[in-house]
Amino acid sequence: MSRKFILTPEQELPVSSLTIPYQEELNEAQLEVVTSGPGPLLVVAGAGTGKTRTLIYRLAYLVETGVAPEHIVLLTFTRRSANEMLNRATGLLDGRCKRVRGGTFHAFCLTLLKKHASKLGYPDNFTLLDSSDSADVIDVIRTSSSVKTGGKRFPRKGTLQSIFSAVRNRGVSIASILESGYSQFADFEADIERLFGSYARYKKHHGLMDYDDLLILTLQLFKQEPDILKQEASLCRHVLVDEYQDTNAAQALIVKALSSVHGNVMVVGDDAQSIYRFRGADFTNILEFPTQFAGASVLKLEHNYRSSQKILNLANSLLEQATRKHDKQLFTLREGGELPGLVPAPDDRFESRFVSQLILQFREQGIGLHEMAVLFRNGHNSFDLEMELNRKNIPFLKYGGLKLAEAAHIKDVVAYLKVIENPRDAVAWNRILLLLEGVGPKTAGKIIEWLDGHSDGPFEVQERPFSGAYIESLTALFAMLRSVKKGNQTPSGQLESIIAFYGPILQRVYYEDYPKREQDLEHLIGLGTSYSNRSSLLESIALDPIELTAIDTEPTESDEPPLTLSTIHSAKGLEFKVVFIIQALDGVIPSSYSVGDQESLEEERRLLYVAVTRAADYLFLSYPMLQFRRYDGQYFTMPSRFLEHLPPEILEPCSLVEQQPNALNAAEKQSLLPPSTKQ
DNA sequence: ACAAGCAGTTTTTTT
DNA sequence: AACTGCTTGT
Repeated sequence: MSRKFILTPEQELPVSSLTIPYQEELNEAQLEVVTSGPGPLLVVAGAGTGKTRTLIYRLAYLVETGVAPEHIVLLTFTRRSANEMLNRATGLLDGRCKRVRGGTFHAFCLTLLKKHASKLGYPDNFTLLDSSDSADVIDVIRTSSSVKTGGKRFPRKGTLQSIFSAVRNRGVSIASILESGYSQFADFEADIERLFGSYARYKKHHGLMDYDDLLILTLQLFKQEPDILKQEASLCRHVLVDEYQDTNAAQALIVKALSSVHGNVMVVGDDAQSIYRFRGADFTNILEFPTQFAGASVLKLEHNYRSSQKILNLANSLLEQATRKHDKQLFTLREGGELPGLVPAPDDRFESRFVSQLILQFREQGIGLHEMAVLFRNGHNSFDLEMELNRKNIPFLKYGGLKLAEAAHIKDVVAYLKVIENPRDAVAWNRILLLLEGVGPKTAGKIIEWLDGHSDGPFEVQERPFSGAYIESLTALFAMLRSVKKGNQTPSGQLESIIAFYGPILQRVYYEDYPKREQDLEHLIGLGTSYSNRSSLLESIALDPIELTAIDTEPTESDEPPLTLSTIHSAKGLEFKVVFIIQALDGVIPSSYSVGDQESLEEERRLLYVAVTRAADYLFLSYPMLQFRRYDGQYFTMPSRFLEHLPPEILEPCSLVEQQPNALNAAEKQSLLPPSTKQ
């Protein structure tokens, strides 16, 4: 190691001259975090303890005490939360906070890789694969390399993608992943290994990166080019990481690398809220932080400001059942409050009516819709409720679940943009070629192979060594791509040209419901206007589909801030006065996929813990007692096993009673009874 | 030989 | 609603 000279801050400010009264606005533990000195620091912060608030004050404090904002890096879980934090810090201090570098690990790495792609043998215009794109790549490779299945079931493309991703995120062998989660495919280990290699080569050859590459190639870049590491790490005088319990092995190494020059790293997290194990997150990162970063201090935030004691009691009881005990008990000074309720409903429809009716009642009492949320395990768990909310004209915004960016028609349009950006992007080519009439997988493959030899200007080449019904549409496609590439259009303009070409295809392929999809495409054009060039639009679509997630079912008529509907995963870090957790069924939470594996089951428990701790004042867990299944009709359900054996003084059993119709006035009837007769 | 259409099965969570 | 496997049609 070379000698280190430690520079004193550029401007020394006495704490008394700071503009924010930190002592008044923070509790003792929070203040200690905010004003802590240099070096590594782990903050273990339970749910609702003001973790975000503390981070924001820390940011402001650093800026205020003279750290250049562009030398601070704030790594968060979503870009949404980074923006929100920077905005709040700006409100607290001033515009300087806006210059803090912030975002997700993936976005941060992408910026870095765009600068240095050539060092890794990648072209500057490489394009990104989301997980379904990468599954498509794997599918193409699998078919072309003709794996002999020997009659047995070979893993599907999506399964292969998960296996590959797990291998790379956790830094373990294929054999051990197969052993731990996919033992039925153990026979194919050699084949899978071979595909894994082909997949990596294919991506490099075609200028493609998947999500995992963003992290792993960044690490590779650092390893291969120590000067770049030094240069980048020098610019990271303070590294702040939120939700550290949900980082994976690669991300932990990136944190280590970025802080390797200055050593100022502060990570915040809660091992009890780790819910991304399926994605390779490893909460031992948080437990081992003090070992990984020598001389780290550890501070705890345990005072909960969010929830009533009764809600915390339920949260604490959930954790008490956990096999791995957590050494924290949340406490609050807030007294009173209502017991969380467990509400069995006869069926889905009753559950929806119950939730929507209570939402209206709370609104009557003066609680705004935006202070309430309905949470659920799976994106589709809210379908019935969504219909009911529409019927009752309750505006809502849904997070999580199906994203617009994942819808087939959006992916189609984006694929045109991708081939214009990166003509070697074979998956995108494959997608748009298959849309031509008369072109199937084989022909698409041939055309792509031909294109490969003309990668300099595939839209220019005049020869067309193909014949067939598709030749005309292929020519038209090339002409369109050529004109968009040449034309000096804005991203929105490019989208419009593409959509003009795609319109007839859309109507042919989705003849049943194309009007709805056309609306989505209009929406996409609108989104394009906020980007200055094609490549940033593409990056945003791949990395930050948040803006696209809000699928407004109906244009909201009122200006009332809407109710939140969210998967539990997407509700991380948020809080609401009133929370409903619907479909609290065994098989849903915990998911039936998790029951075979103790670790997964524990993660499901933490998931419920996260959901419960979103609530400040009122909490209801409901479930339908009877459900329909496609083939075996109605069947009886079981409530979540995590809620069993909880005493009534922790979780109060409630019941739904149908009021006699004649006791109601007309308006109430309207709100209680579904307009149509029951099935 | 390949594309297209149909029927039956299967849907977690996300950067 | 999308994916797989099968059958039919060009």
